[in-house]
Amino acid sequence: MSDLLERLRDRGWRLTAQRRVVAEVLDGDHVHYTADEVHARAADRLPEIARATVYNTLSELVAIGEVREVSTDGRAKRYDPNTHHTHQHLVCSRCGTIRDVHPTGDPLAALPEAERYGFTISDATITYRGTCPRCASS
Amino acid sequence: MSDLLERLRDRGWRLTAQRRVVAEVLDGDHVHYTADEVHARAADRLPEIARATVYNTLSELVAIGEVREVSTDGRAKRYDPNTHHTHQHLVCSRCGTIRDVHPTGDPLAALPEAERYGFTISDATITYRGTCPRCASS
DNA sequence: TCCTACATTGGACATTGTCCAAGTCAAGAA
DNA sequence: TTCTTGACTTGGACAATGTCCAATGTAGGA
Repeated sequence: MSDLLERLRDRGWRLTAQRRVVAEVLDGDHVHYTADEVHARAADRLPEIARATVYNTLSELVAIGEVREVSTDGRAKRYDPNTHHTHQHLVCSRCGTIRDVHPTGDPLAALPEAERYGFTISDATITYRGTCPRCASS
Repeated sequence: MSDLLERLRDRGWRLTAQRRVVAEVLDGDHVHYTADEVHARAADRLPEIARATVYNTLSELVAIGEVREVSTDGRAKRYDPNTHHTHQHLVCSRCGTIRDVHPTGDPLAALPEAERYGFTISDATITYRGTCPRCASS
């Protein structure tokens, strides 16, 4: 994740303790925290960090493409730092668990020109929904 | 949409003026209102209808599969009454406009067994994002 | 070391959604 | 038709998530 910090520096960002901590929390694959979860984990290391700062930093990371926003349930948005390998999500309808998955093919290619209505399409996301093994057995 | 009212009656539902009005608002294709929009339109015909009633009715319609919930932006959920013809959504990132689209192929088939992690998958939704012609030219 | 533009803070506010006790009414029974 | 009753609606309080802003703090260049 020091890569990220460097990329931020390259963009002229000031490297504050708060931004560093948020970046550290988001380090790793298969991370899909809500803003509040990011805040709680950041506060473990930097207790006085403000909620607004976490929201600001997350928005900035999304704006520059380092993190993706994922809305799986209409509740809190989740933040997905794994933007380097394209992937889709598999969500348990019961407990909300999220897994990264890699379907074959390109969903963009599946949309005929006649179905594009003049849009310039930049992105296609697939959300698979179902029941995870744990929820299924309880 | 009188079909819907009949189906509701068949399920033993009481047909109140409120439910009737909500069903009427949701009549038609390419309807993707938020709960508040449904409430506003319902209130045009039945001014004293309560927000809670609209939320209740929408939840019930979703529960029996007559309406789908769509979370395109992490803001308010939208309600999509077109559940008879499976379709996906194309969303303008700028203005939020939604169009129904029909990609080819079955996204479920694109997810290999090894990528299912023991989940029982019931559904796959695709969201295409881009810029609509109107927003592109302004 | 000092400046200053940018970042952070904390609290008020906005939006969306949920809950509940009290009142109302649809629809079957008589 | 009228009565009865349990399901439905109401309105307002509350919860969860997110945004905004004026005051304060500070990273990094001069």
